[in-house]
Amino acid sequence: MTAMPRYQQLKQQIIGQISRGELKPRDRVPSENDLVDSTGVSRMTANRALRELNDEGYVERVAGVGTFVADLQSASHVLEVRNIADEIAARGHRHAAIVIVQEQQAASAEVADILRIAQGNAVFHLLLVHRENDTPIQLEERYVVATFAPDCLQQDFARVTPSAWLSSIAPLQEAEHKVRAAMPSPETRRRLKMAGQEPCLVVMRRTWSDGRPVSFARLYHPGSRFELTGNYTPPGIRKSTPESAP
Amino acid sequence: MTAMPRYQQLKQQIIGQISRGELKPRDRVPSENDLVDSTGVSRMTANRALRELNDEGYVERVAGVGTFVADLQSASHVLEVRNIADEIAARGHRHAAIVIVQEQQAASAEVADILRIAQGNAVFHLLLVHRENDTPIQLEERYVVATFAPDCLQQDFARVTPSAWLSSIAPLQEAEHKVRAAMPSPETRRRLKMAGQEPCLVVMRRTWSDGRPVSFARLYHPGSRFELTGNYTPPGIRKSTPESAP
DNA sequence: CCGTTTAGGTTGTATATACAGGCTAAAGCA
DNA sequence: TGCTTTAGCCTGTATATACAACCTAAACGG
Repeated sequence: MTAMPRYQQLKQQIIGQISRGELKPRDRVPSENDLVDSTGVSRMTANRALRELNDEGYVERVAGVGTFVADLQSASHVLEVRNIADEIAARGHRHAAIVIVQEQQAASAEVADILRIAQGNAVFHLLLVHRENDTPIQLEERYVVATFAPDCLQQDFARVTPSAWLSSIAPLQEAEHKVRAAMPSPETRRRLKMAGQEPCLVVMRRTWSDGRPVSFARLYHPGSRFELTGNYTPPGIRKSTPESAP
Repeated sequence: MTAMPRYQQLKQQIIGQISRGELKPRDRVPSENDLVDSTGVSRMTANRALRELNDEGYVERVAGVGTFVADLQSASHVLEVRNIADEIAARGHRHAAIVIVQEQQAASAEVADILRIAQGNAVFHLLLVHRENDTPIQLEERYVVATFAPDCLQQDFARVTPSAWLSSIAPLQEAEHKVRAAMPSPETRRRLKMAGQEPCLVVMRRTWSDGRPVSFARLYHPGSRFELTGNYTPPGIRKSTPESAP
């Protein structure tokens, strides 16, 4: 633990204060010289910590003024992390989830690599189908680091989606996505009631908390029934109002 | 011009060498001490340049060994509006575009609706194939509002991509995206040299300037050769170290 | 000949120092 | 009072120096 370099320790300390709410958006963060005095590091070390936190979007720095906790980030990305239940509800439709698998496993080599844990460590494996008005719309295959969420097997994921449950446990700090098109396996095709040659849109999502991966999911969507949508607005511009797209 | 700090100049210099192919993936990048000798900066300044290039994924550094041009860069942020040529160049690969169609048309009902103009109004229709090291990677079908960019037919889109050209005309203010999986038409399949049952990842993008749609594009990618990736970070927090995902 | 040690290059971190430039608020002045 | 100046804090950059850790290849010894 002491192996972590000091600028990293500083970053973690400040991130922790933000995560725990001790520092709120727009709050002033200790200045470089404050950190020099309070922690004994040199100013260059404090500078690196704050500069990286700025690059990573945690704080905003203004020359001559100070460093402040960042607030409201704009960028609505296409791949915004959204709860499918909320999304369906927003369309005024009815959401239902059917749990197919909910069990503990030893992590396979692939899953261990993705979640950055040792092979064989305990993970929870979930498989569920989400329906929108009784039509299958998403097959969710998910792995959760067991130590992060020990009571996973007690949850009723037909009521609360894994995504919503995870964010209730700890603040979601990061999500990586990959999106690709692929032909589904016969089993996936069957579970999603897909037609013959229909392709799948596969979203792979890895979520992080406190700098460590906590969960990995593959989300399969029928190509004919699903679209990802999103808007992008460059920094410094207020959106005018894009509405319906093709 | 001299306003750019020296570590930035160093970064630009190295990025330029990568883009122009003078430095190829896995090539050795001048070490910190090399840069000290050749440019006269201090080692800490060289260190900052190389360290940031590493953070940004341009190079990989191995302690005790050296710094090398990164290969296999995972295609970055889907949704950030990026020029595919830059993205390919950033991977150290060679980009080429082949223009198939470049003509003026009367807007069809569908295109007129998307671009919010009257049916029959003039639009430019573009069709081109982008290649990464001679492998087709994207089929771009684009419609541009004629009044927005009257000299579209005079452009050489084999040299400057439509995306880059459009942003040079007026600042891009907004972009909407939709992503879906679909089976390509036989013609698209042929143009992208795709195998039998391979699906397509289709990105649809509508860009706005001054509150009006100016261009609409459908971007077809071979499912087996392309992945969209991106990171999402909730307000106030950002990436600590995501790397490779499945 | 082969295994071990060593020397040298490379990155990673940390510190002390210095100066430039931006911003704010207090001090000074009319 | 109201404007200007100034002092002081803050970030941004740049340099010189130092030590640790890592890796490779050459030198060495059996």
